[in-house]
Amino acid sequence: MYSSELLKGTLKTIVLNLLKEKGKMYGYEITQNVKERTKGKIQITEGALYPTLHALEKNGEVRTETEYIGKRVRKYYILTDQGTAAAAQKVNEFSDFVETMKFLLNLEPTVGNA
Amino acid sequence: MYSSELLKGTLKTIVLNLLKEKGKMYGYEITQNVKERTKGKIQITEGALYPTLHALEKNGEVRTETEYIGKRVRKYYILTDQGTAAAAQKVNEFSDFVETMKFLLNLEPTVGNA
DNA sequence: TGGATATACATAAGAAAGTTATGTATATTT
DNA sequence: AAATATACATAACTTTCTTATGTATATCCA
Repeated sequence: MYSSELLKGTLKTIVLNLLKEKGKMYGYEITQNVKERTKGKIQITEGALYPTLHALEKNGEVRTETEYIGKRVRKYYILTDQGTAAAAQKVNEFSDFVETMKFLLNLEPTVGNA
Repeated sequence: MYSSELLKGTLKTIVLNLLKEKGKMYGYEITQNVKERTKGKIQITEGALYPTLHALEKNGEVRTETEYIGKRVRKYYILTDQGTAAAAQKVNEFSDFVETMKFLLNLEPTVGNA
């Protein structure tokens, strides 16, 4: 697990990108998927995720579809066109930020690095 | 300028690593150096930097040396041994986090996660 | 069969780590 | 001499998490 400070600001990026990849997902599924794919290194808490999803919906970046599994509700989130654009923008911004940080921290791969 | 959320959690990493590289630096110098080297993409505000420096000192990761330039004070920050270790640890954690994120966001051609 | 665990949603209180605003003082540039 | 730059510092506020709590259904397994 990373000192969770690092995660701040990347949650929307992660969520938007996952939705872009999977088409539609529900909240709990997102937490599990991220946990599995990162081998537990990144764990999205529900206290962080649900408010974020609601904010994305309010902002028009996702829309929802409700399904019932037996009596239990499941709320799927789907990217809008605006959300698709936001996903791409967020990922680009993250990549750019990482490049800048790597340069600043002298982490750029050096040729013939010792 | 990045949406500043991304920066959260990386400030200590940046500061410790700069000190490791330069030997000693004072606050204002850090803000200017980062601004120049990132071409303005990362701007450390004084409201964020000074409390961080004070916290690092309180935590024994840096010590200070005060100098006078004319009548104006200049407070240099120098890594302690503990701070040197912390710098390395922080950079490793950041690298690891970035690799995990790249994998999660499909930004890596191949996985290869050790 | 019932207790633990998992699935699935939601919100509220509190903490962390920034931004923005403000303050003080000296030094340099125009 | 006015504006800008250097150099420190702190306080109020905001954003974005964590932790805690709550509700309800479903499944595992001893």
